[in-house]
Amino acid sequence: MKVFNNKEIAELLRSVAAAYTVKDETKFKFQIIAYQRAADSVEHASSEIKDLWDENKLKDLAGIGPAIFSHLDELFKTGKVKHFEQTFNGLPLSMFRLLKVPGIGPKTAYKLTKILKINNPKKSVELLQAAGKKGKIRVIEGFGEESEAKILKGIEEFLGRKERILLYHAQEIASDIIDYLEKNPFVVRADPLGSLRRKCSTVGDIDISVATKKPKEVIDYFLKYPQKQRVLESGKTTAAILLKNEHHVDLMIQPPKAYGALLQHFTGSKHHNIKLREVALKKGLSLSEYGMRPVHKGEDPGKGTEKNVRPKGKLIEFSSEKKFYEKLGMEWIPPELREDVGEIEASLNHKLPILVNQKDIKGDLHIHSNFSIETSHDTGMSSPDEIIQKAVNLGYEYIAFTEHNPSYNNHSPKQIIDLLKRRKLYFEHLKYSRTLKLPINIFNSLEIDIKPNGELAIPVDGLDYLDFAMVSVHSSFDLDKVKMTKRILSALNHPKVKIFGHPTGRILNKREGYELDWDQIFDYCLRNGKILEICAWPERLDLPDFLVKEAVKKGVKMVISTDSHVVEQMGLMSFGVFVARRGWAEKKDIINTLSTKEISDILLK
DNA sequence: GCCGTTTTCGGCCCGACTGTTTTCAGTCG
Repeated sequence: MKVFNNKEIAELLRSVAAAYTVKDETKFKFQIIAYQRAADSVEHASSEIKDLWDENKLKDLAGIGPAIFSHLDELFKTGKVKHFEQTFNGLPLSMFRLLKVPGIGPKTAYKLTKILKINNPKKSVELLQAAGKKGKIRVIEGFGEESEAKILKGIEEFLGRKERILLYHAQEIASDIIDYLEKNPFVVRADPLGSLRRKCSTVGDIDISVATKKPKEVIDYFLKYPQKQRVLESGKTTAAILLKNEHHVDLMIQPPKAYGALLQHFTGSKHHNIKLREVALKKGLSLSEYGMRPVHKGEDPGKGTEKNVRPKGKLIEFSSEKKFYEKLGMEWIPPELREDVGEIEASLNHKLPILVNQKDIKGDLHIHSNFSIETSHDTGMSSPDEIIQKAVNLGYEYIAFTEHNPSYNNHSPKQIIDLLKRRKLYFEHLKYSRTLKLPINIFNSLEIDIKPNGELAIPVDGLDYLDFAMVSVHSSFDLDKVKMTKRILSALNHPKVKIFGHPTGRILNKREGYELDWDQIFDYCLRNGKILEICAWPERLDLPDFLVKEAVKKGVKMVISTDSHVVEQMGLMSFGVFVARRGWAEKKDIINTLSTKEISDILLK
């Protein structure tokens, strides 16, 4: 029987919500919201829903109540859900794929598939596109030329589905736009917000906010941005453009005296804002990007007021986010935490973590120099001396050199040992000659491949010529969870092996990464003092934030390192710090915040 | 259909923009 992953289950639940939306909007109003929330919850879950179900923990997941639980139970037992099939009954299956097209929602999808007789679910988007090109959409009642054009644009965007932007790249794009905006005399302040400010590893749209007393002038100016391809929308306080590189930029504007609420609103996340508004409502306050208004429960909203027409008091404005949160009896929450994963409760109870900071970092333990060790994969480009100088400039106390192991297919065990001996002598010499003059300590480490069977890619005796070793996977990524977990644990088993490098093997936008039994890995690391790497390389950012959070919860220690192959890349440490912060890591959770002596006690014992 | 430091019943976030309508529905974040 088919095994459903979280994405597929979320999609199924969203289809049910869409079906309810089409069938009877008022009767199903709250079921729709419940199914959408359940879908969100499933999509954001840190473990596979199927595993939670196996372990009898599915009922604990937020948004899953008795009804949806029993439907999912049926899904896992039989592969289908009777109630869902009844719900879909009478609706064209072709409509559901159309929902992925931006601008098309349930009602539009239903109407279009029905009237245009689109009956092939797998080709529905293409069929709709063909119909639109022949002008068949504009003649449908409720549609016109412009909506037809908008749908065609949406389809183009869907079919050419651009991948999410790496945080590193998104920051560059945003900073160019902010530089441009700040040249306008009416712009008091401009900030990157949204997932960019929350430092998500990848970013969908670029969100920018501006404080100004002249919104119209600023929007006009924004719409003339030289890298603009076309204007997507333009209003009194918001605007959106598409850049020539196909990226989407949203702008939101407020006067300086109300800018705090705007920052808060536009930073999100959506889930954080929803939870925050629920909390606020219980305190009698209604939140928006303009500020807060008192609302009084129990007052008759008057007849004929279906929704959100409760009488509200005078608007309270906030110049800063800090004041905004304080009004709710909360501490200011670092943007990296704003995902509705417990930060609102922690803030209310004044128990927010004191997150690790860039300035806490005292060294980099994953650097590839150009020292030749006849390795099979990418060697560094910078010399050990250049690297040492850069580390001193960064204010580090220590670094570790971690070239890849010598290729094991092209060398005999003895040859590998000889290379390691020679390398040890070289670094011993470097340690004594350089560190006498420079305030820095050097560790002689190595990044060793873990072979598919769990053996190290150097003879075990070779470990004697290292201060400590880090291990990582660079081949056979397709082993199943059980085999891969065994492989890793076997490699970590050597006393000299201290660090597990880029633990999931993911490459953002390119490779998913392999699956591991994280409970086992965490337990093993905790019991044996092994360290998990948070690789700051912008395409890796691995461990991912949600696993960092699990590790923190369990007390497993981590190290943030850059995996640099050129000295410039040593400056990318901040991207690893962002991941650590998103995972709620404090200074105590990250070993390279320790002094040389303290970290030596961990790594050299 | 879910959920509970005001509730096991009675609530459920908030507002922007667009296109098409002539007062609003649909979609988005």
